Amino acid sequence: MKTALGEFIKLRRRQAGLTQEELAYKAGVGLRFIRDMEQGKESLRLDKVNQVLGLFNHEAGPVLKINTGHES
Amino acid sequence: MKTALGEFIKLRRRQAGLTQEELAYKAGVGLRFIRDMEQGKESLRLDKVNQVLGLFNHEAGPVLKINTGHES
DNA sequence: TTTGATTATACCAGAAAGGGTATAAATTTG
DNA sequence: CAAATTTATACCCTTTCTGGTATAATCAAA
Repeated sequence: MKTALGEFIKLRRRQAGLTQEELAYKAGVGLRFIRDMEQGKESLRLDKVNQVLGLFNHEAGPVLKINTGHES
Repeated sequence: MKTALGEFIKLRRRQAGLTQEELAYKAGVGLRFIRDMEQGKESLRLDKVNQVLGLFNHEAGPVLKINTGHES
């Protein structure tokens, strides 16, 4: 699966020139967590997600859903 | 603690005239989860959070952190 | 205040996430 | 292509979240 949060982190991490391992260390989470997150795992824990987002001055918040429009 | 997600849900739920129990049922999560979320629990599971936000056409996404400015 | 409804807190059991490690696959570099 | 780095997948163990139930506290209405 592909999630907004996962894509966001993958992009920002690369822009920062970090490996998953380095990001994990900086964020204080396990390497496996970064992997799961970037790959779009849905059932992550919110506090861990926020630990990672915090490195980029972001946090998880409510955003309007895009019209996932099964375009005709 | 107070979180953006918790406050958002509490507000929207009340605007919709729903009890925590009704919201829990509609979202397909336990009542305890709604309580925890509205009270700002940090370590919720993201998929459950999204189940709830989905009822209001929202989802958890990366948002810029407000300058939590320890105002001088 | 009294009653009824809603919300908060505590305990238990089951399920699953997170971390670590090992290995495989993929990507990059020379 | 070969070597090295980075990323992906699988297994085990510990931790803890979630849901359910019960009870207390809070709030609203009469």
